[in-house]
Amino acid sequence: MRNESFFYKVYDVVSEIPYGKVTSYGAIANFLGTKRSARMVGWALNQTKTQLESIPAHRVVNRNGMLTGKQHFGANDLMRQLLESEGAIIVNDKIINFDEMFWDPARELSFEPK
DNA sequence: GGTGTGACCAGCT
DNA sequence: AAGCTGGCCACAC
Repeated sequence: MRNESFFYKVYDVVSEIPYGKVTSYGAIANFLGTKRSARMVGWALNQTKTQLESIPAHRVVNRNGMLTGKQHFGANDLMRQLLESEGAIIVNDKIINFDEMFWDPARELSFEPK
C-alpha cells in the first residue's frame, strides 16, 4: 500500500527528472495512472514550494512545452533562466527544443505506481 | 463532509 | 485553422 499521497508520487517523479530533461504534466499524470488528473499535477507542484525538499518543478511544463507555471516561481524569468541553464532554448516562454528534451517517465522510469 | 480550486488536456464552435 | 469552454481528478479549508 502507498501511504504516500498522489502529491508525494508527483514529487518523486519530478525529483527523478535528470538534468537537461523536461516533461509535461499530462505525462506525469499518465504515468501515475490518472491521465485525466493533469491539473492535479500542476497543483501538486504548486505545493512544492511548501515542501522542505527542493523539487525541480521548473522541468515540468505543459503539453506544448510552454512555461505556463513560470508565474508561480516568484520571478517571471526564473523558470526560463533555470531551463536555459540546462540547455533549453526558450522563445516566448516556450521550449523550442522541447521534443529533444522531453523525458517520458513512463518510458524512462521502470517502477510503476499502483 | 461538501465546496472550491488548479502550473491541463481534449473536444467543440 | 485558431480560440474558447468544459470536464476531470485529487487535495485543502
